[in-house]
Parts: sequence; C-alpha cells; structure tokens
Amino acid sequence: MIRDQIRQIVTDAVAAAQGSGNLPSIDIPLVEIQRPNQPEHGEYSSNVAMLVASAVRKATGQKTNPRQLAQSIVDEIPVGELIGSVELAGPGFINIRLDERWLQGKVVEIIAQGSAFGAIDRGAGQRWQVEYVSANPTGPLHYGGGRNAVLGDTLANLLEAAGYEVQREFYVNDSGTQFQLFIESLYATYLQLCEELGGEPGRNVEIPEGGYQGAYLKDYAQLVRDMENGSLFHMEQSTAKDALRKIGREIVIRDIEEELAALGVTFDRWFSEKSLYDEGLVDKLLEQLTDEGEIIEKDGARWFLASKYPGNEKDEVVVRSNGAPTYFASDIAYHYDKFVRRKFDRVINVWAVDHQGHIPRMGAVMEALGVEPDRLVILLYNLVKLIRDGQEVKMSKRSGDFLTVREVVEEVGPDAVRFMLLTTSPERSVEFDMSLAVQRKNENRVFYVQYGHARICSLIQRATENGIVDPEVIPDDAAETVNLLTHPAELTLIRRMLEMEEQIELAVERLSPHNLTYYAEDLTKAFSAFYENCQVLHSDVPPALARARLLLCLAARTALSRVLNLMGMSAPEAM
RNA sequence: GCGCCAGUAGCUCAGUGGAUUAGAGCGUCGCCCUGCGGAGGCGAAGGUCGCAGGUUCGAGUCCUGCCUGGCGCGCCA
Repeated sequence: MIRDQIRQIVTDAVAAAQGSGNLPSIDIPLVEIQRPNQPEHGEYSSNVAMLVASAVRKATGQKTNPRQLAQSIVDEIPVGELIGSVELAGPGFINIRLDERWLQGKVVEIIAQGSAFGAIDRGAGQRWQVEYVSANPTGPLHYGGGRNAVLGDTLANLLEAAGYEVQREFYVNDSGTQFQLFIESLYATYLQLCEELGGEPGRNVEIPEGGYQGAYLKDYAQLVRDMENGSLFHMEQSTAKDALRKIGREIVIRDIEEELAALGVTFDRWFSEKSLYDEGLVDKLLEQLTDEGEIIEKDGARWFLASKYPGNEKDEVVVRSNGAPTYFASDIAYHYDKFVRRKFDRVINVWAVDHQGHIPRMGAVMEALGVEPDRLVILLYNLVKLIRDGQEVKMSKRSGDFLTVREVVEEVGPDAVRFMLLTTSPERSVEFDMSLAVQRKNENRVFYVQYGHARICSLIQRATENGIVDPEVIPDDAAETVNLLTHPAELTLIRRMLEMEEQIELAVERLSPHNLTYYAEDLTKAFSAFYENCQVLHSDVPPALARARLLLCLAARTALSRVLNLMGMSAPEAM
C-alpha cells in the first residue's frame, strides 16, 4: 500500500537522521502518516518531528525546535520515483507530494488490475465469518432487517477485498418458541383455508395467544396446500405439525432468501439451530460446562454463571424449570461450533442495538469455552425509522402489519436502498424517507455515482466505435501515453482512485462499511470535474492526448465499478 | 437507578489511532451550454462541533461531571 511505502521511507529517513546525529536518538513510536485535509499540503503528511520534540522534552526536559528536527528528516527523504516533493510546513509537519510521473503510470496498473483493483492482503491466510440477518424464520423480513443485511453483506465484500477468506452465514432459529408459535399459527391458518376451500368443518384451531397473524400466513398456507394437496388436513394434529415444521421452514426460508436476493444479499450457509439439538451438541456442552462448574442448578432451572466474568452482573438461565432450553443454550453450542469445530479466526455477528445486553454474556461464554474473546466481534447497528409522506411508518410485527424488505426494495429499488442504509454509521439511528428516495432522485447520491459510471461507459463506447480505443487491450505505448495526463483535474482523479486501498483498509479496520459511500461520491466528483474540464473526443484534442484521457476513463470506470460492486450495487452502462 | 449509543451548517449526515484554515449532499444565492449524457461543473453564504470543567505546545477527537434523545437491564429472542 502506498501509505505503507511512505511510512517506510519516512521511518528510514528518521533512522538516517538519527544515524548522522542530526536527530536525537530517542525511541519513537510507529511513524504516523496522515492524509492532510488541505490538498495544498500534499497527499500525505507526518507529524513525527513534533512527536520527537515532545519525547525529547519528556525525557530530558530540553526544548527542541520541531521545525529544525523536521528539516533534518526532510533532508533524508529521497525524492525520486515515488515521492515528487517534500516540504516542511507549519509547526513541523512534513508534507509529501507524490511524483507526477509515478501517478500517471498508475493509470495503466489500475486498468490491468480490473475488478481486483484496490485489493489488499491484510487478511491473507485468515478465515473469518460474518453472520448477519439471522432473523426468526417466522415470516417475511421486517424492514429493519434490511440494514442488517446491507451492513453484513457489504462488510463481507470488504473483507474479501482485504484478503480474508469469508464465510457468510444466516443462523436459522428453527427450534425456539417463536418458531413453534409460527408453526402453530400456520397450522391454524392452513386449516381455515382448507375449510374455506370446501374441506370438512369442525377443525376449529385458533391462532395461539401471541401467535402470528399477518396476511402472508395465508399465502404460506396456500403454498403448504400446493405442496401437500391438503393431506395435512386429515392428519392427527401433532403429526400434521411435525410435517409442517419441515414444510413451513422450507417455505419461510425460501421467502426470506428471495427477499434478500432482491437486495443482492446472499449466504454461503443457512445454519440450523435445530441441528445443534438433533446432534446432541447442546446437551453435550451443557454437561461439559456443568462438570466444569460453569453451570449450576438453582430454583429448578439451570444457570450459566456469567457473573464470574468481567462485564457481567447476572447469571443466565440455559434450561428453564420446565425443562425447555433457552436460546442461550443453543447459542453456546453454536459458538462452540464456530470457534472450536470450524475454527474461524474471527467471527463478526451483526446485531441490532436491542441485543446489546447479550454482548457481555457472549464474552463470558467465550471465556468459559476457553476461546480468546477477541475472536468474536459484534457489529451493533441502530434501528431504522421509516418515513413516508412526512410520517413515520409504524410497524408491528405481531399483528403482521409491517413493511417488508421486499416491499421497500420494490418501491425504492435495491441500489438506492443499499446506498441509503449504508451512508449512516451503524451506531446511529437512521431515518429513511421513502418518498424522497423515489421522487427526488438528485437527493439520492447513488444516482450521482451511477450516472458518473454511465457517462464514462458512453464515452468509451463512442471511442470504441470510432476505433480510437479498444477497451479490452492495453496498448503497447500506454506507459508513455499516460504521461500526457498533466491537467490538475486528471491528476486529482488519479489521486482519488489511488485511495481505494486505504479506504478498504479503513472500512475493515473500523467495521464501517459506510465510509465507502463517501469515497464513492468523492471519486465520482473527481471524475465529473475531469469530465467537465478535459475534453476527450473533440477535434481540438490532439489524438495522443485523447488516447491518454481514454486510458484514464478506462481506469476510472474500473475504480467506480469496483466501489459500486463492493457496496453491492450495479454499475450501469446506461441509465 | 445502572449500563451502552447518539447530540457537528436550515435539513440529512461524514470526520473521533489529537495536529497545518472542521467537510459533503440537499436547500438558498450567484456564475458556466457554437463541447463527449446539465441526473453535470465552478463559486458564495451558512457552524460557541449539546453544556461545563480538565489533560496537552495543540481537543469535534482523550478524561470527569451534567443536559437531551434512543436502546438495554426476563426462566423473551
């Protein structure tokens, strides 16, 4: 990465300055390389001289002049291939500018890298898992689940770009009370439907207290009938429900899968909670933890002694006094499976804020299982408030009266939904104004980015038709041709594109996919400015320069489509 | 009551490994079409970074206290 190269050069310069006695030989922490706010300050800067000055003062009490120290470092920085110029500024900043020739040469490299542009090897050899959405399989996805899906999916994309081997997983809660209620509700709805369609009367089964009664249940019941030809109607209740557990699960999972696919979100694995019980892993672990004194019996229930561990105040029930395990019991087994069996180096669980209380308990579980707690990371995100026509869209899952991910995607479009949900940092709650998202397209920045991409494509298309460029082939003289790119707008665009690696690293480091949307805008802005200022296909433009600019366009298309793809959005050639 | 998160321009939000003049979009007000897609470009106005202290040569960023809002503190998930 460029930043790392710069860091190395500055670090070497510091050592050289110390070696020649111009810089006090004092231990310095890792040299920091920043991105200055002002473009006049160059692409990179370092405050290392100020840090040295303060370290000297702390160690010896002597005052030194940071500008003087900085100068001694500047003197040792080789200007040449990568670095165009170095200057001393302000109280002792070292401002670094990249070499123009070097920048120009990068255009060809970007084109050559294609869809892999920006990839870094930060995660080489590491297997990470991202577990996201994991909504209860009891109906279509509630709108809020959309944010979870977008965050998890984009984060997984970013991790892959950063070199990690990533597994995307959806945990299916197909064994808890909620799923049971769903099955009961589906059964009742199914019977009603059969009666309406001319079945025998007298099978009055009500939707249970606290059950599900959304309109979708009727659709599901119809699907059950299609699959079973009404045979469940005559079965004995418990047999019918057993069968329904399987069919109902299949129907609801397929429904959720389709909704997510419409958002561009997919999974490598749908992990069944029930399977943890079926294979006896839950029991096995409860026994093991009991033997180890982590679980005790009290008041007829079995408790995991979470309070032994930091951050936890209370113990947690794993088996109720009625003998039924809580979700927490299977969670222990599930995470055992993730870390001990499947050996993921790290797992990121994407959770809504209302699950925050669960975090310390999971930390305790990790400790009890003897797994390094840092290997489990929770990405917590805040809720989404949906606004339509200036009013909050109220949603209640219980009554079934809620907007689904599918409906929102249909109304707004998948790219716009993703972009809007991605612009806000996860810990903040977000107001999603649907009316605005569809009507005022210029307020939705995703169109700006996609429009930029479409413009590039149209330009390249014309150039291809005129035989000026072949987008599939990098010409032999490309390296010399790009040296004609000296206009400030051209160089700014190249600089922006070269931020890609750092942006990916930053987003991965902070688990902040939203940074990407801002980068995408900046990148597009740089292209638009170039587009306005530098003609490409115009008789006044010398042919060589035109070809150079077309190469720049090819690189820009590469960069822009890469960002869009990372965010899970389409990069349209026309719109 | 305790805990977690948020409070930055009229609005929606970036920026929080401390650092050179706090940014963007929208909105407002100016410019720019005898040029490749104007869904564009250039510029201006607009901010006591919730409040009060503290640490530091330097704080939107770190520490403490407070205010406001959201969420959490179940034998629910």
